[in-house]
Amino acid sequence: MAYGSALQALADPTRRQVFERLGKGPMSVGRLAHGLPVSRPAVSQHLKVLKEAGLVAEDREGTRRIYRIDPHGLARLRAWVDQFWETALDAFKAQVEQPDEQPDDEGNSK
Amino acid sequence: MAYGSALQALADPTRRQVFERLGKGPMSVGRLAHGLPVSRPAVSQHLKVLKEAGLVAEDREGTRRIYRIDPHGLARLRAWVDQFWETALDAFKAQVEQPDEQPDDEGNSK
DNA sequence: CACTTCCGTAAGCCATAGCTAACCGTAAGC
DNA sequence: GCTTACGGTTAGCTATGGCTTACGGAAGTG
Repeated sequence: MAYGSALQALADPTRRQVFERLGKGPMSVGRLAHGLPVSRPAVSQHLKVLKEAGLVAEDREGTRRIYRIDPHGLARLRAWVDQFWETALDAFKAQVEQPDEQPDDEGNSK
Repeated sequence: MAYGSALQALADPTRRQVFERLGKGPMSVGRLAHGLPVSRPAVSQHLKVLKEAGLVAEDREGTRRIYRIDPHGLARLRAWVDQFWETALDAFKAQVEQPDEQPDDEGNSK
């Protein structure tokens, strides 16, 4: 259920901005906060959520922490999406070919 | 900003269950609700959100509506994730090769 | 034409999540 | 040693969002 926390983390617009900002390269917390519409503590909180979801990682450099995107969480999210992508696309193609056919699952339960 | 609504839609656990349930094949609202821990109107509300995010589509069949996964929203989400995936993976590989190198972005602003 | 089934919508309630302000620890500089 | 920069944590407020109950409308059935 790791993809759940990733989806939840990326759902918030501000937090997604933090993440997208890191997509352009690693950055310190202060630099990250500067240019975002929220206070620095808020950015820290967002980073915590993103870190727990495996979406970012930190490197300490003196007194500052350099955050970067962590491929691990991204990989899990990608795998989850792909799983639906394949089957959905298959179903879509099948429906285009046979617009009025139900495979086998027709009939009311109860 | 279409991927935003998709991420927001899939963030909620119950709504994600609805979506995942549709991953196994199209289903009516009643069937969908039966087996989920919430009431049928709640499922309807979730389906509305998913539909507005382009993640599901409906086919009317008499008085019942058959919902299925819509590839469109999924495609947009996939594209967004992949965009980060590529650059993050590149950066990751680069860091493994040169663990203590900063490309060019070092120096304090302000 | 009742009557039933299926489902979307509205109103209202309550828990959660994001924000700010204040505080504290840690590392560097003098 | 003191002081400053950096950033994580807490407390408390408010808004958002998901849930249920109640209602209404549309399509099949007799």
